[in-house]
Amino acid sequence: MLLSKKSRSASIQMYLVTVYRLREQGNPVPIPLLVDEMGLTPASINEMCRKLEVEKLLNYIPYSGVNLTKRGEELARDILRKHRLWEVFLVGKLGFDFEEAHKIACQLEHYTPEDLADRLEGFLEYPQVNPRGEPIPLSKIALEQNPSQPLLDLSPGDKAQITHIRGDKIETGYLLKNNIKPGREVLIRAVDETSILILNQGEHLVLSRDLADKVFIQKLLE
Amino acid sequence: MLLSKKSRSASIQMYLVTVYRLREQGNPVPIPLLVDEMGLTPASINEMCRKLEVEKLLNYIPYSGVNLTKRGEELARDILRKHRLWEVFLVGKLGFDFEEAHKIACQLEHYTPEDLADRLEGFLEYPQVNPRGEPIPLSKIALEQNPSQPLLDLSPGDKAQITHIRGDKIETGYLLKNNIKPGREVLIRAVDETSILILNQGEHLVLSRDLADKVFIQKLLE
DNA sequence: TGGTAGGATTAGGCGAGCCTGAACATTTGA
DNA sequence: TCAAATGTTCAGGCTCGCCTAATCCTACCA
Repeated sequence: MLLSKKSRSASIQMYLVTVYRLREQGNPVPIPLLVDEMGLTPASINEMCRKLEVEKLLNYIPYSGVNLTKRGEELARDILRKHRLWEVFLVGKLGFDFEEAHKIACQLEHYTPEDLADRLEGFLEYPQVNPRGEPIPLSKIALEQNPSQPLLDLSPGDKAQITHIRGDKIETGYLLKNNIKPGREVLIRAVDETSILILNQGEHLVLSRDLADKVFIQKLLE
Repeated sequence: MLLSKKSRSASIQMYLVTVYRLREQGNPVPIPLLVDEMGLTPASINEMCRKLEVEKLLNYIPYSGVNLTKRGEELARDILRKHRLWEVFLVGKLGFDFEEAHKIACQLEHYTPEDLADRLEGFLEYPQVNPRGEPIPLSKIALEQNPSQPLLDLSPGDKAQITHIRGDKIETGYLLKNNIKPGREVLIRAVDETSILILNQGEHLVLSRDLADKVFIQKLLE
């Protein structure tokens, strides 16, 4: 088999996507948080996280938590994309309520090959968000054409959509409070040596360069 | 948990639906046939079939093969229904070719709750057959309203659709050769003490009462 | 009718993913 | 600063579904 083409077990996928979701509220994601979220014992979570570290999908820092590696993030984004596409289908076409749809999507996402996700996306007419308004990650191909980068890289006048946040709990909390979260579209107004001025949902906000470096976006073509 | 409500593992479901399919070419289904079909070792198949016998989903007759019990048949029909509904969706709505659709459906079928199957069926406007023309089994509820019965039970003038055959290899082979197979619609022309005359796809056929007792149908409302 | 080919079964083992219980390490706040 | 609280890890065990290798059994045909 060539070049790590295996898509991993449903269980591994669950771990990755859970970390992917939870990191939006602080990086790294503490093991106890995973314990709560996944309903497993600390021993089990620990074991699996160690394993995922060996497989270079996670970095594990004891007493601190886990971070996704580049590969882990790619895989997780992939699953999340499938998950949210199914949610759109289940709610939009079959009339499920969101809670049920979410539960079903949790299963289907693990058995959805790439080409199915792609065709489903087309069938649904390329939705941007799931029924709850959460953004649907781009496919691998789309992402290559339009990669994620730090907000800091932009210039005044640029428009971008936030994809994810990489800060620690404090930073992330602050950004969340100011409505900086995945899916939001922002406009860059000004950049200087210490800070960056952006327009987010009609409100201006000044971010330090430090902070702006932890907000990842995709440039929107004007 | 009340009254055996668990839907069993994907693996068990695979066994049941495989037997369900294979029995159309002869009952009981020999273990070596399952070995070929499922790509597992005789030891594994044997082990699992014993287990399924304990769970009252199969009857196992050594050197002969396995039969589905009533409960096993219900479960298998259920899965097959989901499988074929997915095939209709994947081919009809997403444009997959049948082979790919079949492979994907093999996975999805195991993670499809009842209500999803029901809604999918509605969304697809109650298809009768999959893209290859094989009949889609009725849902449990529909089946209760219109149960399966032996062809022998019918009277002249009745119209019915064949659901399955219960004969041994010879009987099944004979019936297949005469175009008696699941999905076909037949009209009963006459019944006497020794035989039954039916019209099947424009051709008349006489079956002994013996044989007619092994052909199971659903009455079609005139 | 008895030998043999092939089917059935047993014994032992493996990996994945989870568990409990106990021991151990670190962080934190009084 | 040090002890309690909290987090981590180890050891051992379990189920599931599969495997190989060896052995046992039956059906069938020459």
